[in-house]
Amino acid sequence: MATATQVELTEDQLTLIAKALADPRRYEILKKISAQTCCTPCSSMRDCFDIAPATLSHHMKELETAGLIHSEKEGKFVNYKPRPEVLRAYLTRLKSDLA
Amino acid sequence: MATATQVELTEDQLTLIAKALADPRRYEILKKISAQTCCTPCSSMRDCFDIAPATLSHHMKELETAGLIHSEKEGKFVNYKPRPEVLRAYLTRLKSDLA
DNA sequence: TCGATATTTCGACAACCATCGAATTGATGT
DNA sequence: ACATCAATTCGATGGTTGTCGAAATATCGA
Repeated sequence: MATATQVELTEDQLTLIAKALADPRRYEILKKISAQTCCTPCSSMRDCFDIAPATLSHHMKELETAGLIHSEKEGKFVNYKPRPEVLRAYLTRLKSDLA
Repeated sequence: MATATQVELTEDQLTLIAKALADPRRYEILKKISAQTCCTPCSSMRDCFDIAPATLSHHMKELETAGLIHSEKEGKFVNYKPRPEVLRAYLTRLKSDLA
């Protein structure tokens, strides 16, 4: 059975997530990763977003630090997966705090 | 019957809301306003948050510009009300974009 | 009108952040 | 070992933003 793990967010994480979502470019990146059913390679993002490698790397780190995505090295490449539990926890928290 | 008005968010509003939520102090302020069943006077916030008047005024403007609250002058005072439709629209949008 | 109080605006400052070029690290194939 | 390619780190730069003191604006009561 699918374990419906309830993720608990610290105050810091709450802020990190909000900040991660607050940059339009980062939002679009996360949107793309979330739309993918499987992993998203880093290089595929570079084609989409017309962005400098350094900038992309920076944004990916922010998203990962916030806990919104997970990265996995595959040889020379890096693949990204969304972490829906964390987003769900964020939505739940907003609803509970600000409903 | 309660009109379930569906609020549509522009890209700019989306960013404004995310930014508004990304500052911890502002988040706490909004939390307090949302918890209130009725209006929240500006002065009552000053007691709670140990904040300079100028800073508070700045944050309130940000929250209002984002559309998350509504302000009303009452003589010398200002009262604030949450705008749950806007928050709801934001949650809906996040869910639809990033689910 | 005058003084007190509530809130906003202005101006400044420091910290933060998005951006990118250049240099670096790390893996792959030859 | 070497060249190549993917991705990260470093360093710098310009723009944004949270903060607050001081001044301005607005309202009220005396």
